[in-house]
Amino acid sequence: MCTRYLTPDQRAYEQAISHIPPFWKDFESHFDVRITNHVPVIRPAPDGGYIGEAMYWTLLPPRYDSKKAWRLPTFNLRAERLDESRMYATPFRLRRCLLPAAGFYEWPEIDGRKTRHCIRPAEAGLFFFAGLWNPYQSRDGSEADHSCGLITCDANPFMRPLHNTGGNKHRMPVILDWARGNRWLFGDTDEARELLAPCPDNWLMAYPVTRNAGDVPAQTEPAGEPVYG
DNA sequence: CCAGACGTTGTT
DNA sequence: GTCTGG
DNA sequence: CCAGACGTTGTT
DNA sequence: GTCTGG
Repeated sequence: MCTRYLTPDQRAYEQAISHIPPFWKDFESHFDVRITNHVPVIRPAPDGGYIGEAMYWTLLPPRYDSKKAWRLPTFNLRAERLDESRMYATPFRLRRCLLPAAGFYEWPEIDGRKTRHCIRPAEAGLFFFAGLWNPYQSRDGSEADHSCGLITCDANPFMRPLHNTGGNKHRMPVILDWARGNRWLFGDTDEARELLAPCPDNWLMAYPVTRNAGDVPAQTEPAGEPVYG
């Protein structure tokens, strides 16, 4: 499902978040990020504020041979396994984060044809994927980084027809607004767990996009009528 | 006790 | 980092 | 013995 | 169709 998405532009950050970490200004707006790229992430600072920084998108164990050697697809993290998985349990308790996004893609099959759609916030300029992060160091010490993944849950009614293919259809990212995002970051584990649900349909809109690969503006440009949740 | 694992999605 | 299996 | 899986990529 | 795990 979610293997690439759009990061918000500066204006979307400014409208959604009153105090913007200086970091945002260094991050290219509306960049089409993919798994194994570095993506913008918000996490709590020790003083109670926020840290914004780039993290490697694919959650890694804190120690592993190398990033390249890690083959498991831990860029998406199933919400149902957060407590039970030995890889997720500790980050879920201690290292929750937010991945700001302006949209993501699905390739629904409509009338027998796969048509790429861009899914975006219906009203706000951005939303936040609920995520987990880990510190990371390669075994030989040559790589040091933070890694992260975003959490997935069952699709809401709006997303179901938009993610209707593959062995893992009918899933979607856990999408939060800024208020819920703060509870995700700063609440206790029980409060955080309650947020792991499909977002309301009316938070989302979608439209078909052209398949002009490599051309980011064209990919985000509507090529058909929008649909609102 | 040490060694090895640690997991999800879908492509134009 | 932490858990599991041997 | 039956039920379920059967697999790989990640830079367009 | 064949293998694996339970």
